[in-house]
Order: sequence, then structure tokens, then C-alpha cells
Amino acid sequence: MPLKNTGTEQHIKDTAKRLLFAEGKLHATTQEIADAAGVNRTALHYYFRSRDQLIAAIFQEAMQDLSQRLNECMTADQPFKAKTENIIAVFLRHMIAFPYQETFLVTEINTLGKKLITNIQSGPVKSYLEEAADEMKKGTIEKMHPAHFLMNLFSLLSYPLIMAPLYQKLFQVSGKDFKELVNERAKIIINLLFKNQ
Amino acid sequence: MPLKNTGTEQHIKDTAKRLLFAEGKLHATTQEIADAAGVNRTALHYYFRSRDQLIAAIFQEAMQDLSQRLNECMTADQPFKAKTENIIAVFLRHMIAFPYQETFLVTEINTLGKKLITNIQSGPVKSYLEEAADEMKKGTIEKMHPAHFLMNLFSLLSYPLIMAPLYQKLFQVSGKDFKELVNERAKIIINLLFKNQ
DNA sequence: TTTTTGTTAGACAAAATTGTTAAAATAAAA
DNA sequence: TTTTATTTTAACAATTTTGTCTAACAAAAA
Repeated sequence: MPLKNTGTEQHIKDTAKRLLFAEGKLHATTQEIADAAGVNRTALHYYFRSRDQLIAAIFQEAMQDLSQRLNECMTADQPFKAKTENIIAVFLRHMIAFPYQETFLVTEINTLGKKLITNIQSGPVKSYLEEAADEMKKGTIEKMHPAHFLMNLFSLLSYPLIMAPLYQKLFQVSGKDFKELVNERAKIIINLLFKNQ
Repeated sequence: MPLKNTGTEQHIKDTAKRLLFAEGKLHATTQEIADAAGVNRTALHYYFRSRDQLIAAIFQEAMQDLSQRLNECMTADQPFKAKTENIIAVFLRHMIAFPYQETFLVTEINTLGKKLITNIQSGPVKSYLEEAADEMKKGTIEKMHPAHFLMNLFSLLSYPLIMAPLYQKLFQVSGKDFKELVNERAKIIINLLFKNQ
């Protein structure tokens, strides 16, 4: 029973991730995914049995990746501000590569989502929130419910990238100029969240 | 040629809006919409000819509504901070009622979106951005590219509501508690965006 | 009342999409 | 080289969803 493992299975998953999470084709059909991967549509069923299971597989994989990296950041042995800068860098990089992943999560939350959300670890988040509360006492960040601090952070990180096409129109800037704006975000966000002493 | 106008057409549109933009059933079928509206599916085709045209109609109507209200806020004869507080109030109210509308825009941007985005008025936004630039000179808000200011504003407003189901899980709070958090947002956002002198 | 116009309903057709089956191709192991 | 298990393909079937057609129904106008 030697599995040949030609890499087709992973290739299909990677292609599906690109289509769905990077290019935003959230309703891509099995045919479209197969075509993009350069395989016969039946291969999708051979490896994943059904479209739903393929989707579930790539989503789980992507969430695993992301939440693991974030958890590493959050539990790292670092001062709070440096830690936050690191989270920003990691998350921004992810959002630039896969801007539609969160949107997918939200739109599919009623079907796939509910199950997958349940196994999100809230431990690392909790300890990060406690550190934030400490900082508020120290006065390095504004006093508020720690949940607000985290919502602010993720909002400022995610939303501009989710809405990129809209904002490019609204601000009448080119894709290149918008990229520059995005590159400035890390600094802007830190300045906004932390009191400059 | 007296149109009976039993209100069915608007009723179908309102139901579709509720399903898609409020409840987040972004792939609702014509059958589901018809059922929810309590009409025969044929009525949808009678009034709108096709599913696509129904969707286009409700989306255009919703965007018109929102952008008109925002434009009114942005061009109102008010000091900048009061104006911004007003934008926050209007936009928050809208996001609470129709949290999925923006998500829909993003996911459908490749099909319907592109056409509809083109007729977004950038005039009022431009003048609001100029006012923001003035405030930066005055020093009431942090100096940055004005686009960042607007992105910050909309990010802080929209994202927590888009991600509501996720955050409730992450913070382990009840729906009621989360509502309270949302009610605090307006104040939090103003505090974050404006330097407290 | 009859006619006209507008609205609703049921049955049917077409299209798009997913899923299944069986056979051919491929590559490693015996 | 033959065997064996795995991978890929083509043809077909089932399902879901959308769209059309025709007839029934309701209400205002002639």
C-alpha cells in the first residue's frame, strides 16, 4: 500500500484556497476549481468526496495556520507593545495574501462556520486581553473594556484590506498607491492604539 | 392603466433585503425569498424578471439609501467633530440593522459590484477628507494621509458588527452583553480618533 | 354585464451544478 | 514482466435552481 502521493491533493487544496480566499471567488464551482488546478473534476471527488468536504478541508487548514501563528504571537515572551507589533505584522501579511478568508468565514458561518468556530482557542486571547488590561492600568493605552482594544486592533488591520476595491474607487488611487497606504498601516495602527508618551 | 399596486413588489424587495443583508443568507434562492415573503415564486419573476435583477434592485436601493444619508452627514454645516459623531451614529445604526450588506458588496463585487461602485459619489467624501486635513493642521487629530483617517473611522465602525458572531465566541459573551459593547463603540471611536485636549 | 388590465398560481422546460460508476492509464513492487 | 494498488479520465445520472408558458383570478372601466 504505497501511496503514490503525486501532490495532486495538496495542489487542489492550494488552488481552491487561492480562488476562494485570495481572488474572492467565493461561489467557485467544482468545475472552476478543477480547471484552475488543471485536473479533471472527478479528481476533486476522488480526493474529497464532495465539494462541501473540500471546502471544509481548506477552510480548516487555513484557520489552523492563522490561529496557530496568532497564538504563537500572543503567548510569546515579549513586552506588550512589541508583541502587538508582531501580531500586526503577521496578520497584515496574512490579510494581504488572503483578503477574502474572513469574508468567507462570515458568509458561511451558518453552515460550516458554527462547527469550526467552536474549536477556536480562546486561551491565548484571554491572556493577551489580561496583558492589555495591565497596560491600561499602567496608562500606556487608553482605559476601556479589553474586548474593545482587540476589536479596534483587528478592525484597523482587516477592514481596509477587505474593502480594498471599494476604497481604491473612493479615494481614486491606483493599486500601487493603495499598496503604499497599506504599508503605512502598521505604524498608523500602533500610533492610534498606544499613547505616545 | 391603473396599477393596482398591492405593495407586493416593495414587500418582496424588503423581504429580500432582510434575508440577504440582515440575516446574512447571501445565497438565498428565489424559492426561499418567495417563501419568506409569502408569495408564489412566479411573483418574483413577474416583478423583477430574474433573480439577478431582483438582487440588483435591492442592492442599488440599499446603497442609494446609505450613501445619501452619509453624503448628507458629510456635507452638513457643522464643526468637524460633531459631523463625525453624526456619521458614526448614522452608520452604526445602519450596520446594526443590515450587518451583512457590506459583506455582500465585497463578495459580489466581481459581478454586480463593479457597475454599482462606479456611481458612488466621491465628491462629499473628498470635501470631508479636506476638512480632516484641516483638523490635522490644527492638531485636533493625528497627522496622517486623510485616507487613513477615513479608513480608521469605517474600520472601527463596521468590522466589529460584521464579525459579531465570531467575537461573541471569542470573548465568550452573550448576545446581550455584546450589544452593550456595541453601544459603547461610538464613544470609544471618538476618543480614539480625536486627541483629547 | 362585459371587457380590459393587472396580478397570481400551477405545471412544465431549461440550465447549471453536483455526484456516481466503470474503465483506462500509471507507476511501484513482486 | 507481470501483478497490484493507486490515480486519472470519460460518460452518465441525479439534483437543485432558475426561467417560461398558459390559464385562472380580481378589480376597475366601458
